[in-house]
Amino acid sequence: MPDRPLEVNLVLFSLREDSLRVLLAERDPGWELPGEPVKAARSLEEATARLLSGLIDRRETYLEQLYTYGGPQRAAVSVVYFALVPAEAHLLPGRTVRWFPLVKLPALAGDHPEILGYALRRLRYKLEYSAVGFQLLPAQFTLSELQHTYEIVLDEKLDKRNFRRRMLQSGIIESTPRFRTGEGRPARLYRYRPDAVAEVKTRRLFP
Amino acid sequence: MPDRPLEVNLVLFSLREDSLRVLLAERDPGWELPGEPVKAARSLEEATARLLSGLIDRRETYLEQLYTYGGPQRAAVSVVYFALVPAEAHLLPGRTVRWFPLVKLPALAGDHPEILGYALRRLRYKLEYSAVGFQLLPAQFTLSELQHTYEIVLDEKLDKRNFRRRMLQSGIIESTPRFRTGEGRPARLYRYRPDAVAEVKTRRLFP
DNA sequence: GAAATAGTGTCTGTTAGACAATATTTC
DNA sequence: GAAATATTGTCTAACAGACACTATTTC
Repeated sequence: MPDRPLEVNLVLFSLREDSLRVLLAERDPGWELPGEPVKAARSLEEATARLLSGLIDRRETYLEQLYTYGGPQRAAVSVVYFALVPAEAHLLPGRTVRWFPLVKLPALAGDHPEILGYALRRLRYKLEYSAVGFQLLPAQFTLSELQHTYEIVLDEKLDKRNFRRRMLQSGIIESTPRFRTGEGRPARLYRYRPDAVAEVKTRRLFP
Repeated sequence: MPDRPLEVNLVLFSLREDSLRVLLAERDPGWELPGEPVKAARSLEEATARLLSGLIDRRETYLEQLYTYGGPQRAAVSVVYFALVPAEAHLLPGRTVRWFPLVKLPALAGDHPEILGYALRRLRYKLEYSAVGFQLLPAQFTLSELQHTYEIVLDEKLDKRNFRRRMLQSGIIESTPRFRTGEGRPARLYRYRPDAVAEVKTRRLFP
């Protein structure tokens, strides 16, 4: 008996026009998460890299395996990955894809709504204990932009003073000599320090 | 071109004779994580359930998908699950399997050492912020047994007073009227409350 | 000078972690 | 009563969260 076909799917998030968006591909009726079959000769990683590089013009993208779906109602087993790109990343021409705000999703195929929901939970969760948030921002950013990113993803208002204090104390960012000018007072630009240990300080519930 | 074959593998942990052990299956030379092919008609969940029920005489087992391995050097793509059983669980006759202490592992096939290492990290991590620890214990247990479980898995000594205080304050366990007698003063038996919300109180690093 | 945005400090309540003596049982 | 194990409380340092005003720029 032959195995079921294997594919990878991608949940690609980005922050655009003040909302968190996900990239969806057009399907006969409705939309779906972009996918790619895994052929015999190709590894999962290779299939995912191929899928990603066909969509976005980025060299380095934050990418993480999310979950593998293989329920009985599915035609194929799908290994789903989860990726983050900053707003500057451009879409490549080719497949019909669009960024959809999470609050205004179109009809999605099969179990893709469930997958997307899980990816969003995972994103929110990781935002709180790891440094993934910086993957949604350009290389240099202001503290207000950083806070704004957190507020949009978490869908929650944060206190400016507490936010700044902890971000700076954690040592995860460092200031640059540059400023961003705009409407009001210019804001200092910071950059992420990938070398800083983004340690997960969990308050052990069951120590 | 046909897809690569698909299988599930299982990392099954248990606490036996004062050490954390993993169940391994014999292979031509050496040992490996128990596995099962996923045939076309079967879902991942069904293949895993079949694998598990061929090994252990338990109805309910804590089970969680760990990761899917599909590197280029592999013959098959493997969806790896991670399971915990208490020491009371008995092995079923059939395949040649044995419990190995994690500190005295035999030679393991392919990337199985890496998989096992990841599973152990995940177990330790989850122990700190979720209630998985109870899956390694019988339905009723003393606080000393619970602490002992944590100490063995985390490989770290814990303070008795702080441990008890937080376990009790969290509301995750409730006392029973029974006691366990033995060498010294009898110890009260507690039971896990699956209904209690095992909330993950993370100290937000990046708030 | 009005509007817009950036930047800054303090207080309080809670919690983690360090620490030692008493209580109850068996043999 | 000796040995073994169970049970209990306090103090301190660190941190989360609440909260409001001043600074710098543009138009």
